[in-house]
This record gives sequence, structure tokens and C-alpha cells, in this order.
Amino acid sequence: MPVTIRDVARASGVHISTVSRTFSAPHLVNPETRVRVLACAEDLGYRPNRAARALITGRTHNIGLIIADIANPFFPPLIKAAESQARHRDYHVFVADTNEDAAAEEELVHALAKQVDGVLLCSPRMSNSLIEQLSREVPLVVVNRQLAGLPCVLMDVGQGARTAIEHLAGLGHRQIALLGGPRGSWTSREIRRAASAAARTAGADLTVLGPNPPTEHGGLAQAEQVRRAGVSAVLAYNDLIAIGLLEGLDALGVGVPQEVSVVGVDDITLSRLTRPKLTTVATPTAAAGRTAVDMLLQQDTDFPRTGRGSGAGATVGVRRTTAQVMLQTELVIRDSTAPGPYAGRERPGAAAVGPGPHRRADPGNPIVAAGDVVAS
Amino acid sequence: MPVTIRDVARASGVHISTVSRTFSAPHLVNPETRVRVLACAEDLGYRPNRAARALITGRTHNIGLIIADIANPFFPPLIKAAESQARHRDYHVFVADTNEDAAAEEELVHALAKQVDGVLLCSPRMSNSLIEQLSREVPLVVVNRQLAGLPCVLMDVGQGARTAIEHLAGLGHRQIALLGGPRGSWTSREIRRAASAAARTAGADLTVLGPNPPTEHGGLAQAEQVRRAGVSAVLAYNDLIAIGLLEGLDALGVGVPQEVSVVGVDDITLSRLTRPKLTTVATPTAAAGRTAVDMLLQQDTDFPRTGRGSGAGATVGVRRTTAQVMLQTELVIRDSTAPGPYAGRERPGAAAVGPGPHRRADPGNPIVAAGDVVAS
DNA sequence: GATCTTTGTGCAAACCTTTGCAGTGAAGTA
DNA sequence: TACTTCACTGCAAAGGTTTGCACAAAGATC
Repeated sequence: MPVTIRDVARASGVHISTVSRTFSAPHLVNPETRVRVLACAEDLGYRPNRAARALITGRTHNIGLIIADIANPFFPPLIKAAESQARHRDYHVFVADTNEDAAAEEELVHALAKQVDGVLLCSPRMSNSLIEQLSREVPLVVVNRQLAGLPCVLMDVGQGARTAIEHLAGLGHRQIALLGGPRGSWTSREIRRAASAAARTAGADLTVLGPNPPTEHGGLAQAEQVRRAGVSAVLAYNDLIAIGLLEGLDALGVGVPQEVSVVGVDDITLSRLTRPKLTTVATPTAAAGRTAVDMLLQQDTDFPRTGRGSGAGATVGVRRTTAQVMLQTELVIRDSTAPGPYAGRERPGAAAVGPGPHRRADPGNPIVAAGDVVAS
Repeated sequence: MPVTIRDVARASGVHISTVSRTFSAPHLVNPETRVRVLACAEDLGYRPNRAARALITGRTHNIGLIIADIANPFFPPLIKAAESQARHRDYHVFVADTNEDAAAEEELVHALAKQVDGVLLCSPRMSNSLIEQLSREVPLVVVNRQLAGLPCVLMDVGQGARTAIEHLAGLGHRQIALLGGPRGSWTSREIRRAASAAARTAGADLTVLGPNPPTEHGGLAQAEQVRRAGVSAVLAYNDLIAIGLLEGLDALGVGVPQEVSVVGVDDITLSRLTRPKLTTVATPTAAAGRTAVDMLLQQDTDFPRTGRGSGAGATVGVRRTTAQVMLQTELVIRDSTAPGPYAGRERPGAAAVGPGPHRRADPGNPIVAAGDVVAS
């Protein structure tokens, strides 16, 4: 029942190889023949069988997208952008959800390896060494994690955290809490590192609470701790935690931003819809998805997996692109931050407050991703 | 470099067919041989090549999931559940986003057809006839759309809308607006139909505003209209519209729920996080994803696409399952609804208000999906 | 002890496509 | 005219797996 290259060949009176070439190398076939073949193919509703093609070429034209938690609102924009970008390049995308489980990640990479030309690993929880090992099995691009020797797409949350802390310090907050993210998260470590440094510089104290699951519950559960810590401002690992905290503080009768200022990270859609609207560090998730796909596909054309026709002069050994891309973040100031106890007073060693390059008042729009790529 | 069945055969001293059987029909091979082969396979890190397998069996063990908009928070839980269910059954999932575009839907079904064993069409915007036509090309299960002769997974939004209207009428609202959804949406028609009927029964007036895009902007843009319509309550096509409306009304200085009550549909996570928390009709999206995958796979085992070994007595013609499943919805009452102008007064022909079977006060948890399947 | 089952394994074709090589005829060159 | 070049097309092998059939050895039946 399914129509194959053979049917088209018969219908148009040529050999199957000519039909094949009509699709995979049109310049090799006589224009007249080509139009005839194409007409027949159209007529019969022929679509090339990608499995058969994959079998011989070694390239599936599929990529895998491994996500910690699809339901986490941080990821859908990334998935959407990646899928769209892949499709533009005639690739299809397998999406798999690991439920934040490292073992599932490994299993999925294995399962997908034979079926895809490459895998995007988003916010992986695996160990570095395991990731490196897996990268020998299938081309990998890692998002939100830095690994030497592997192509990575990173968002500069360090810069974001620094800007956020400066923002808070500038508002007169000196006791600040950081609600950390899950164990094993590169982003979390990065935020912590940058926030500590920035706090030190600004002459503020930073209390770290966590690790926390990257969900509203994570933030909700810490509300009590935050109150007890006696801080006037909080930076959260992500918006979900921040929003959970908003909830929790509200339940405790703690006013935001009057008594406590809260800053999130990610700028998920939701953060514009809470009351108060959340001040947050916007991460360019869509751009990350696009960039990651581009890097994966680029790598694939640079160093194709050996099909039958891979040239004799091909480089042996593990040659591969290891470009790392760092995407800029931006602080989006909304309504969850306000002047703190030391507002107006001189701070030890701190410069005057002013809108820095990465600080922006909320224009009410998603951030524009164009031009925010910085190769490192 | 990639290890094949042939390598395993050589290593374990058997013919490749025996290795093949070890994986695809273990009962046909001697237990001793089997363990030896499995050991070798494990050693060498053998993974069957699914493309090759697909080529001969005709089954890819992949399914396609076509989604109107991945970034719409209604869908991620569905995607997640579908992917998880599929994986349990050893299937992988292609996810594709159509941007609410009917033409893209069609193109995607075609593109995926040869590569999957079936496609889940979620909230399609295509015409019924086109869907039917496509279903002859590849097994289809449709979510959120009713088509005679095709397997469908539906959520009983009609029931939900009715309950919502009764809830509002019971609170003393007689002037109610309905913010409709996008053109071509089965759900939207269903809600409208049921809401109209319920309003009539309850002696309330229903003003329909729309169609609207299913986003917050859709709701935001209608805030002015809602105020002008002079209604005291609004039922929105979905939570995003409802939340946009909340925003818009707030900006206009209209108090929710004091002046206007608002009810949404879907119970997306977000709806628990707005201020006021949104009263909404919870739809079992995760259950829908699971069920749809089950139906697709069931259909596939019942009427397999002809591989080589499909029996001689196979039924010819378009035999297929056409079961339609209707999943229950529930009204979750939160803080965006309050007594209206006619509260306490007798309503024409209305029964006393009481918690009906599908009405529930918010326990603060995601709804439990078990047991809510009702075959029709 | 001869025949019939049963169990386990090997053989080879088939799935659909790509691609190196060879062959054809026509056009261009000497 | 004889030779080379060129554009196009056909041939057949290859890719990794499944599976109907044949075959062998062991066990069961009489």
C-alpha cells in the first residue's frame, strides 16, 4: 500500500536510482526527466522513507531533546524554539522528559542515540564525566551546563545574579537571602558564586538557603525560613521558587515588596502575572533553543558520521566543535522590589546607583533575543 | 564503529538470526544461548537499530504529537503525560508545534506519516474533512475535537461550562458574559453551546464576546468590552484569557470578585497563583495525554500496518477503532467568584444551590485523574 | 528400533533507499 | 574521422534487521 521509489520509477519509466537522485541530488538528472518524475511522485503521493534513507546514509534527520521537566514553564519556550529551528532545517525532534532524574537521562541518551543525529541535553543532572562519556556515543550539545571540550549554550545567570544583587543593594538592602536551586545544577552554582561575590562587593550579607526543588513548592516551603532569617530581600534560583515564596510570605502576612523584596530568575510568562509582578532576571530561553540546534547541526555538517560516502581523507579521532556560547541576561524590574532599610544611606565601598547596561525597566514585552549572542 | 547484530553474533558464536530472536522473540531461543548472547550484547554495548527494524517490520515504535502551541501552558502537562506513557510502552515521541496554523498541521502529518506508527492531533484547527482524509494516511487519535468515525479523546467542557454557569447563577449573577475561544475550536463551540443552554435554564442572560485568541492578550483586550457589557460575571474560554481579563479589569479599576466574578477553564498551574486565585473548570489534561497514547497504541496492535508477517486472513478495508472517550471535568472554586447582584433572591425556575457532583472546593492540589474515564 | 514431534538454529530473502561505477550517446576537439 | 569530454542513466551492492522455511538433533510414542 505505501508508495515507494519503485512505484514512481515504474510510473515515470526510469530506473529507481534516477528517482532517488531526483530527490537527493536533483542537479544530476535531466530537467525534463526531473519534472516528469516529480509529477509522478506528486501524483502517487510519494514520500521518501526516512528509515530506509537513514539506514544507508547514517543520518536520520532527527534530533533528540532531553528535558528535565516539560511542565516546568521555563522549558516550553525553549522546546518550541528548538523544534521550530530544527524543522526549518528539515529535522524532526524527539522530546523526552526525565523528571529531573539523572538515571533517566542516561537511559534516554542511549535509547535515542541510534535514532538521532544528535542530542540536546537541557539542564542535565548527570555528572560531567558521564556526559563526556555519552558524548562519544552521539553528538551532544549541552544547555545550561559548562563542560570543557563540549559544545555548550549557556545563559549568563552569573551576570544576572550580580545585577540583581546590585539592584537590591542599591535599594538599601544589606541582609539578603539566596534561595538556591537543585543539587547538581550548574545554573544554581553559578548564581550562588556570582551573588556571593556581588554581595561582598556591595557590602551586603548573603544567607544561602537550600538546595530547593525548582518549583513553587520549593519557595513556599522556605517562606518561614526567610522570615526567620531576618532578611529584607531575597534572590531566588528561579521564578517558580520566587512565586512560591510570594505565596508563602503572603500567607505569613509578610508584605512584598514593603517588608521583603523578591527577585526571581528566568522571566517566565507567569512572572508578569503575579501580584506583585515579579522583578526577575530574564534568560533568553528561545534564543538558547535556536542556538543549541544550530550548533548541533553545524557540528553534524562539519564532522558527519560516517555514511558510505564519507571521504577517504576524513579526519580520524574525536574531532569536534567545542564552541561555547554565552547568552546575555537582563534584569527586568517590576513590582516585587522596593527600597530597603538602608535606602538612601551611604554604603561601604559601593558606587552610586544607576541603570547599568544589563538593567531594564519592564517594557511589558518578552525580551528580544536578536544580537545577544556572545561567543567565548 | 557502531556495533550491530553481526558483531554480537560473531562474539557469541551464533547466527545473526539467533541474536535477532534473542531480542524480538526470546522464547524461541535456548535459555543458555540466550544468556550468552545477552552477555555479549551487553559487553559490546549493542542497541538494536530502530531504523533497520522499522524498515522490515513497518513499525517505527515512534508516535507523533502535534500541538497547536507548546508554550501555551495547557499543553505541557499533556505532552509530558503522553511522552511518559509512550515511553513505558517503548515508544518515542516526536513533538511538533503548529503555531495554531492549520496548514502547518497538514504538512506535519504528512511529514511525520512515514516516520511514526500514529499521530496524536491535539486541538487541531483543520477542517473535519481534511482530518478524515489524513487519517487514511496514518492512524490518528484526535484530542479535543469530536469526529465521527475517528478515535477521539474529549474533555467534557460542556459539563464544566454548565456547572460554571450554575455556580455563577447560584451566586446571584444574571448578566453573564462568555469570552469565546478561537474560531475552529471544538472546545469553544462546546462551551458556548452548554453555557447558553445552562444560562437559559438558570434564567440568566449570556453575552458572547469573541472569538478571541487563546492567550492572555485575548482576555486583556476584552476587558473594556466586558465592563461596557454591564455584566457581573464572566466565563472565559480558558484560563489564559481569564487571567488576561483579570489584568485588564484591574487596570480599569474593576474589582474581582467584588464587582465582577471570573471563571476560567483548564486549571493550569498559573490559575492557582494569580491574585485573586482563579475559579476554573479543571480539565484532566494529563489523563487525556495518557488515554490518547493508549488508544493510539491499542489501535495499532488491533489493526497493525502490514509488515511482512501480517496474516493472510487480515481484514481488508478501513477497519479501525473509533472509540471516543469523554473525560470528566470539575469546577474548582477559588477566589475569583463571589455573590452577585441577585444573591439570595429567588431565581426563576432554579433549584437550590448545593455542591453538585462535579463541583469541588479547591484542595490546593492538582486534580487526581484516576478513574475519570468514561467511555461513550 | 522406526516414526513422529518438538526444540533450537541456520539460511537467505526482503524492507527502501543511496551511491560508486560503468555504460550510452551526443557534442566538442584535433 | 578518431578521440576525448560531458551529461545522463542504469546496475548492483550495501545498510541492519526480521522471519518463513529448511534442517538437525533430541525426545516421545508405539
